[in-house]
Amino acid sequence: MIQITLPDGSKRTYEQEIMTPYEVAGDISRGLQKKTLAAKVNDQLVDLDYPIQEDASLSLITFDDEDGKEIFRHSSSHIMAQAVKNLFPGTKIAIGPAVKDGFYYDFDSEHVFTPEDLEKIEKEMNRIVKEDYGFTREELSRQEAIDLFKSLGEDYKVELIEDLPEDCTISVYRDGDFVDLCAGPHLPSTGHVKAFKLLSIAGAYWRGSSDNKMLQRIYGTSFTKKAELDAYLEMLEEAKKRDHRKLGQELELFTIMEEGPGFPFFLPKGTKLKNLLLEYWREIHEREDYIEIETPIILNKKLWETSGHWDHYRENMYTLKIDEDDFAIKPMNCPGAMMVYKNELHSYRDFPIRMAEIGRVHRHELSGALHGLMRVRAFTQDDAHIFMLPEQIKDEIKAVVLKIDEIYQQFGFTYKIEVSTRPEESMGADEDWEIAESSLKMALEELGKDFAINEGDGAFYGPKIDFQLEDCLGRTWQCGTIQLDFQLPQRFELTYAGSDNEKHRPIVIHTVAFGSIERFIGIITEHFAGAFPVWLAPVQVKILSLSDKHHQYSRDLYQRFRQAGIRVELDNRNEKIGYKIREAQLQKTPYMLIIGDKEIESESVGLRKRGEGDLGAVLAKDFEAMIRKEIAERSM
RNA sequence: GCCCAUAUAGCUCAGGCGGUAGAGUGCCACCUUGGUAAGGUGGAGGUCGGCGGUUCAAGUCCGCUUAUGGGCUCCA
Repeated sequence: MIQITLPDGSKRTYEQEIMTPYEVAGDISRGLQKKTLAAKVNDQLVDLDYPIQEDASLSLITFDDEDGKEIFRHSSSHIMAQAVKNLFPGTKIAIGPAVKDGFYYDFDSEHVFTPEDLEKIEKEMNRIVKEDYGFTREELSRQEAIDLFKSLGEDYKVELIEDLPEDCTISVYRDGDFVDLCAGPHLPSTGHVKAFKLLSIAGAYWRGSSDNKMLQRIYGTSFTKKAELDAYLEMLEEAKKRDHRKLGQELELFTIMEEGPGFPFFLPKGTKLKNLLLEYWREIHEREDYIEIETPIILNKKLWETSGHWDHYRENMYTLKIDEDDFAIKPMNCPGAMMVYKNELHSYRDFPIRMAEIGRVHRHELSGALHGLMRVRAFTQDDAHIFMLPEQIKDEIKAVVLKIDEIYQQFGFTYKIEVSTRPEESMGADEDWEIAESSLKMALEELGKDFAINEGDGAFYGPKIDFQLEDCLGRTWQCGTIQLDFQLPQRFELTYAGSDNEKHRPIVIHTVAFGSIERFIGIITEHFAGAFPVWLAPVQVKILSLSDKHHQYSRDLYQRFRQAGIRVELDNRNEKIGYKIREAQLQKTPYMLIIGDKEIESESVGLRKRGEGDLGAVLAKDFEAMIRKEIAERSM
């Protein structure tokens, strides 16, 4: 007799000696049995035919669960690998996990896969799905597993097995004539994978290391229903329309030319946007008691040796010679800020000193890493360095976290926080790193902020808190960051006079809120799909006249709004009103003012609002008051 | 930097087997003076990313190169 406890706490008892999750599902309902993909027995993920031999808790996994999706996609990747091996004999398979929204498999093949191959592979996958092969699990000893994959010529699998921990159960899954090393669980059979699509081919290093061979990775996604797949593909298409590179061109924000790879040109409207962001930023930072400085773009190599950049960051720096001396274009603003600090003597009474800089930095990013405004080789950091006493660390960090939070909330962003710890290539004493890492974590904990730990991903001079924002496709980008630094104060021999009249070493944190203004513009462009809130819109109002008779009044209005500080454009072209509206609409202009006889007569404007359409006539003075209020409040 | 793909008018794209380029849109001119997402006619615009090669002849085939896209690696 077996007693099964379900997630809702209800219990079911069975006479049999052995029950499988599949049988239990069927006992609950036929529908559930059909939907169930795998199960969790006593919190362990298992196949549906897993033999339950004693009382246990059981939860049934469907595609609606994250685990279910992962199992489904993982099985999909097996089917893809099977299809590839059938079509391209001799192909070696590496790894094929489920990822967010899909799966991939890495292959080592003489044959170079083309987009046309994807269709062939899909066809073969369809055949495998139709055959409805069962996935069967088999547990092997280490030696058996190695022998098996050696005999199949699967060198990568052999390498994986050899690296598995001693006490690990080694299992393989078979479906049809295909066998793969796999912990499982899997779908009961290939027939479940009703809807899938192969999306792209990419290179990927074996084990993610650029020292290893580059394999061919095929990405795909799969769903239980065709309609879900179609909806997903549709969503991808929609996301592409929000891509900041596309919108940046359509809205004339910026452009990147062959003459400047990674060095964006900001067009008039993009420059306006950038300046508006900085205006907002300065307002916040002045309120928070920051002072602002500006340090040189080019500084002597000696400074970079002092800062450690010459040793730790050289490959990312652009260097040049001036007369006989070596110089470097700054990749970071911190050394400049250190020099400003050293320009005068400081007392503990001065602290904290919050020193900000809108600094343009240049970094040699790998050509393949460039991506619109998101990853460039020249960008503007909204940098700040805070000099303080050890006992001020936590409060300062908390204040900075709250400041960044305030700024992100202004844009309606949700974000993720990561704490990155000491990387391999780094400088400084272990105990400094420990103190630094724990102060960051404690500050976040005291604020009740959730965060993930990113082991070994810190900067070479200290650990950091990173704020991650998402783009239109859900890819995350680091924007804000708070980095503790015990190194630079030492290297630059920063001091202050303490209450004991002795010299002491200050603590420094580096922090940015936008991170890179360029990247931030990319993020907000995608976030708002180009429809910026009024306070940020490069053009807030467009005046559209109906005909010649209305030009003079339109011009008067234009002048009036301009003088009121409203960003307004006038369209007195010889075109029909529908045409002018369409164009302003495509430019995502927040407000259009239609001007005809009616409006002139009543000193009003024919108001048309983005997203809402025609709102009828409004007195010009009322509209002006309304939009001025909206701008002043930075309404979303 | 690595793998794959792509590169034709300001923009979006056509150009089976090689025979010195086409559409829509935008731009300019004229007609039209029109009330909430594209009025009509005409015109100007192209070293087909760059360099080299094959050929009587290259946008088209080959090699190299630059940039872009998707990834890997790396990072704001």
